[in-house]
Order: sequence, then C-alpha cells, then structure tokens
Amino acid sequence: MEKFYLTTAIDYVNGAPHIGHAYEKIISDIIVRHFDRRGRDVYFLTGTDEHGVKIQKTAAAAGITPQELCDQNAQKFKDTWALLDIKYDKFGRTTDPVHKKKVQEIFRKLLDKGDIYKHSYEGLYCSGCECFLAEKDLTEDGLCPVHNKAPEHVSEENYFFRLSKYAGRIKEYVKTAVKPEWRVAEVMNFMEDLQDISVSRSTKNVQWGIPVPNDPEQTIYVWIDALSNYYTQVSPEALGSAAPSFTLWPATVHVIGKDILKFHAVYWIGILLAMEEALPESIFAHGWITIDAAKMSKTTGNVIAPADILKSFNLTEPDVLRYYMASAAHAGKDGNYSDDDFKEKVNAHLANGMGNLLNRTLNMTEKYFNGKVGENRDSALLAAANETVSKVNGHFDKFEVAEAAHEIMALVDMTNKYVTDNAPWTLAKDGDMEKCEEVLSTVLKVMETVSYLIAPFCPNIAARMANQLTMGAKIEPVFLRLDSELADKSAKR
RNA sequence: CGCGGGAUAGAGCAGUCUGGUAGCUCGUCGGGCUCAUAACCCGGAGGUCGUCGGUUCAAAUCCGGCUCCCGCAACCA
Repeated sequence: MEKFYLTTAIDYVNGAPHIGHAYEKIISDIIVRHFDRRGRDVYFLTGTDEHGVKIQKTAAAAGITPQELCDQNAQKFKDTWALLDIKYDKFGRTTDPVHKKKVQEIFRKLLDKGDIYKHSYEGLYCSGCECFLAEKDLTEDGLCPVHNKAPEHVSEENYFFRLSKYAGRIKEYVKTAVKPEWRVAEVMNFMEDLQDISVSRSTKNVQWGIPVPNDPEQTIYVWIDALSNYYTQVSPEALGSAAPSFTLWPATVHVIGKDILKFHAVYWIGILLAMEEALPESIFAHGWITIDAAKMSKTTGNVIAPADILKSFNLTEPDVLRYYMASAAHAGKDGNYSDDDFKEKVNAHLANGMGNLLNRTLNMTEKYFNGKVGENRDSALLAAANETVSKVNGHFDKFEVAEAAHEIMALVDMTNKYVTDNAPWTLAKDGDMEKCEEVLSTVLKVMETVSYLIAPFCPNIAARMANQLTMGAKIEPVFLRLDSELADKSAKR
C-alpha cells in the first residue's frame, strides 16, 4: 500500500488555540481521513513549537517556568483537537527529549559537512524582535519601529547555514512541489538573491531553546529546531514501539499557512538537501480564516475559540463546524467565518439538503416497503454518483477540500431533484410499486455514496447515516437545524 | 515607483492562465408538491464583471494608466 504521511504546522504555544489554528487541523484531518478511505497507509503528525524568547518572557511574567507554560498550553491544543475529532497519530512537541537530541544531531552533521559555519555579524540588534535590523528599518529617532526602543549595537558570532549553496536545487523543487501552483511565483520571487541564514542565537539573548552541541554560548534558532520536527518526530527513535509498519519519511504533504510557505519551501528544503534526505512530495499553503472579513487579532478582540462556537450553538459534536470550516475557503484562499453564515450554510447543506433527503427517503421506504427494497436501480443517477466520487477524489489529490465538499452537495441537490421529479409518493398512490421501489432503491444507494464521501468531514453524522441505511437503526434526523438564537458575540471574547 | 493579494447581483465567492451567450452557495419574491428536518422542486427580480484607455470580429478574461481595500511589525495560522 502506498503511504500518505501528512504534517500540519506546529503551533506556537504562547497562547490558546483559535479557529485559525483549528482550520488547518480540520482540513488536514479531513484529507487524512479521505486518503485512509482510499486505502492509503496514513500517518498524521501535528504538534507544538515551544522554544524562543517569547515563551521565556510570557512564562516569566506569569511566574512559572517556560516548561510549565508549554505544558499548560500544549494541553489546550490537545484538548481542542480532541473536541474537534482531530485524529492525529502523533502530537510532537519541540521540547520532547528525542526531538532535542535529533536536532543536535542534524546541527552537528551539517556543521561537520561545512554547511553550517561560524560567522561574525555586526549590527543593530533588537532583543524584542530577536533579530538584527537594518538602518533603513529604524524610525527617524533610530528606534525599532516595532518595540519602539533603541536597538543595541552588537557584534555577535552566530552559526550560519549555507542556504545559498542549494538555491538552484530548491528552485527546481519549488516549481513542482508547492501547492496551489499559483503560489510558486511568490516563492520564486523570494529566492532572488538568496542569502545564507543565521541558525543560532547567543545564549545571552535566548536561553529557552536547544543548545548548539559543544558550544554553550549559542542556542539553535527556530529554523532547524521547529522545521525539523516533521523529520525527527517520525524517526524510529522517536516512535519506538508506536512506529507503523511502513516507512514515514519523506512526508507526502506539509500542510501550512500561507505566511510560513517561504520558510518551508526554501529553508526547510535547503536543510533537507544538506542532510541528504528525501524531500517531501508537496507543500500545501492554505489561506486565512478571517472574522467578518478582518484578520483575527487579540488587539481588536475578534479571536474566536472553536470550543466557544460549539458551546454557543449547543453542539455536542464538531461535525458541522468541521464541514463549515472546510468549505469556507477555496484551496489556498482566505475564507470568512461569521455566526450567521455558519448557521445558514450548515442548515441549508447538512440539514435541509443531505439530512432531509436521507430522512424522506428512509421514511418512504419504511412506509411503502417495510424498509426493504430490491436491487433494481436507475443507472443514470448511479452513474452520476460514481462520477461524483471521481471528482471528489480528483479534488483531494490537489488538496481542494472545499471543492470536494461542493461536489458532494451537488450530488445531494441532484438527488433531491430526482426524488421530486419521480415523486415516489405519487407512484405509491397510483399503485406503480415497481417503479416506486426502483426510485427509492436508487436514492438509498446514492445516499450510501454520500455517507461514504461526507464521512471525512462529518464522521459522526456519516456514521448515523450508514447505521440507518444498512444497520436498520431507527429512522431519525441525522442532524437537526441550528435554530437557537445566535449567541451574544461578546460572550466569545 | 518596497513586496504581495483583492475589487464580479443584497452577502460570501468561482470564472481570468487556455478571450466567444456571466455562474455557484445563501438571501429575497412568486408558484408547485405534500414523502420529509418550517423541508423539497420550479420560476422571477437583482450585475454597465472598480475606473480610463488599448489590442481584437469578439475582453470579466490579454496589454497599459489610475482609484480604492487588505496583508507584509506585534498578540497571530
């Protein structure tokens, strides 16, 4: 069987998860569940990024150790993923001992090879930014525009990664591996005049991190520490007895946000080339979820936690939120969240469309045929359903999750029309039981397909559909409309 | 000229690469149906595709100018 190893970006644990983090995990989970159903050997890695000066500061402000802060916040992410039925195989943390050890091994290997070298750097360093600033970036008063304070003039010796050496091979890779394709140009543009990158920080500035091997003065910076998790976390050493029977590396796809595409497509690929390791098959950059068309921001107070949405709509399972989020944006584009839109879409597609179609059909089957119909079916509609399966597969091959959802709903719409056009209730009244049976049997067959296709999006609803279709479970709505009053928006801030 | 994304019906979006009757989801108005979850089906209204100009038999789509919005610093995917 062919492997399908998916990774998500690892989230920085300096706060609690919101629906932006959730969006990425939901589409990733849906993609993995889809390929699982197509018979691939799937593996799903997610996790958290836990080092850096910001964690150090937040922890100090809270009067706890950085590790305590990481433990608390990593747990919040795990709890949220559990709530959303995100079925990852492993949750990796950059503070995991094995990860730290492997990162040091990678660092040492590149150092021995000469791809990491010491280089002294002189310039204006802002401790807030954790980086050097150019004169042109400063305010008129010579202050850091971000932190509004004077940067220090420092001469620091850091380790640099010879990224420029791999520029040609990275470009070749980017052309075919970056998805959606329209983002390729963006990355290529970024690669003009590619410089080597600094991969360590002075321990004076950053203590919370992985030490450079044999150099207590330096801490390994985020590029090698965080990016390499995709590799270190699935090493035999890290997996131990939990290792699957198939080889994981290289990843099939890295699912990431559009903002960190450059780091993955350029830095990470460069590091892998230096490591002489196989490269991931593709890197998929998704867009943002905005709130009422504005970027989520703690400052403007429009950050929404997934748990709050479920709570405000009295939802006990995440299915409809998963469906809504996954269909909110076309592949790679930004999408919008709003309470009103959520309620509308979910009611229209899942309750009125899909759920009601199943319900009306099952009721008629029960009423006219005591729940049992024959195998005589309308081949035209069945052919359409098969075509939908191909289309959905095709979309998933390109990580087009929303497009796949739209195809499934198009099949539902077509089938609702088929029911109305053939009016089995009229056929029953007129005594044309043979035709009536054929119509219902056809629709039930199509609903099996719908249940199969929607399962990655809505696992619980799909299971109820399947139970009523084949297991003789009691006929009842698989999902009831959301008609509760919209929750007070202030309640979710 | 810092870089990039965007401007298409009341809302949210596709279509732009590969010019050729403007489409989807939702809302709205009218009709139908009565199997079903106030559901489902049909039909209508609603758009000078941001703007000015160019290429073309033909431009939402290609080329150029302009206007406006949003990211690119922080909390943050």
